[in-house]
Amino acid sequence: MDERTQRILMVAMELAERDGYDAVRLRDLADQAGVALATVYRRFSCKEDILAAALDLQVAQMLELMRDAEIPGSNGEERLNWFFRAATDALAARPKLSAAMLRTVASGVPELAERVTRYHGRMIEILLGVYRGHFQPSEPSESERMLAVLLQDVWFGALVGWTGGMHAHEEVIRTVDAATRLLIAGTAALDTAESAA
Amino acid sequence: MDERTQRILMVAMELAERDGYDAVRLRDLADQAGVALATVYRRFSCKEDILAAALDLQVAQMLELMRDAEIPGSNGEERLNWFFRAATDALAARPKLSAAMLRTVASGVPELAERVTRYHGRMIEILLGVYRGHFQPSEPSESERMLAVLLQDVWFGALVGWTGGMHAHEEVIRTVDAATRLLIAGTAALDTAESAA
DNA sequence: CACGGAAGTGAAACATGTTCTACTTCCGCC
DNA sequence: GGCGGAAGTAGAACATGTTTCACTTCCGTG
Repeated sequence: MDERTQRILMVAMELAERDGYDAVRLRDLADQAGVALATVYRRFSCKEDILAAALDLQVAQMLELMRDAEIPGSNGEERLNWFFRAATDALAARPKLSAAMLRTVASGVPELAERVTRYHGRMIEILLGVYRGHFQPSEPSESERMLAVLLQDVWFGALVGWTGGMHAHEEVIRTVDAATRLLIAGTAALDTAESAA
Repeated sequence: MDERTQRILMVAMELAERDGYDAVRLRDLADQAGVALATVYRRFSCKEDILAAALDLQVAQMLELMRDAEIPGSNGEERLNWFFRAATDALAARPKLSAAMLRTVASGVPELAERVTRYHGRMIEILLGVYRGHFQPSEPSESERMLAVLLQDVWFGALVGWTGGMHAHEEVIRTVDAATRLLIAGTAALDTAESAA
């Protein structure tokens, strides 16, 4: 990634972290990144594109982190609980940046589709890896993939409730943990029923 | 609700439905609603507040609809499947309006917290009613409430993926149906295990 | 009825995302 | 070393959300 692009992203994240989405004023951003406003627009299609790129970056880093991490927990459920707590705490440590990035994902701006899809794909990859306890490339089963997709949606929904002031970030963790427990139990129950049939 | 307020909301929904969030230009909105711009700002704190109010309205109407509806299905899972298909199709029929309202929910604007909370509460009420097959007031069990909360989050997450261009609206229905099946099975499995213990 | 305050109005002003223009700088290639 | 085009720049211009202002209209109350 381009040196200037990187500076732009870093400054955008600092501004968002300090004072939120509105504080990412593109003139300030350009100034502090030491580039012209037009240069920002050469790299990114719009303001939200910048935040989406920041999210992509964060998730890519998280994926790398998880690949190397020794994930505690003796089964998928414990590992997922650990992951969601760690990841949610990390987001809660920079609430305004998190809110800005989440808001961007939900903006529905067509130009962002590619980045959002990439972010989503990486999240699924992370969740699958955490659940299975390793990141070796091997096709996940249909139920594993569904588990990851559903957990990602629950997490996202709960996080939006948090950024929207509906509940504390602890509630996000409780919600996702409940989902993890129920979905895993449900998958087991249905798999058993199916193989018995 | 005030006559003017109602006109403002109606026009906002028409504009959003026709051309999306950006097309809800407040000057146009005020003109077409036959009020001054300042009047719009007397009723609503900002643009997103208007869309949030529209969502509130829609969900309140949906709740009334469901109270009166004869919901098909012989158990909670079938009724939820029916509901999610109907509701998702209804949203998909006005994709730009739906996208505008979802985006608003995720915007994290503090002024919207109250409306978002009300929207969320009503959604939970709807889901509980559909699941139980009636809307008689009686305290839901803890697992019923959790089921509703999780399904609401899954649905929301999947809808955001749809408005973001990540997948077709059929995929939303498939995802929520899978969640319904797994969560109900999981709840049953864990309840059984617990009462056996 | 007259009054006083709340609500409404039209218009201007301001902030910020986005686009455009004219000019400059940089870089790979002959 | 000189050329040509891509990238960068400063700054103006434009669109639209938001605020403000001075004025008017409306309505309930004494």
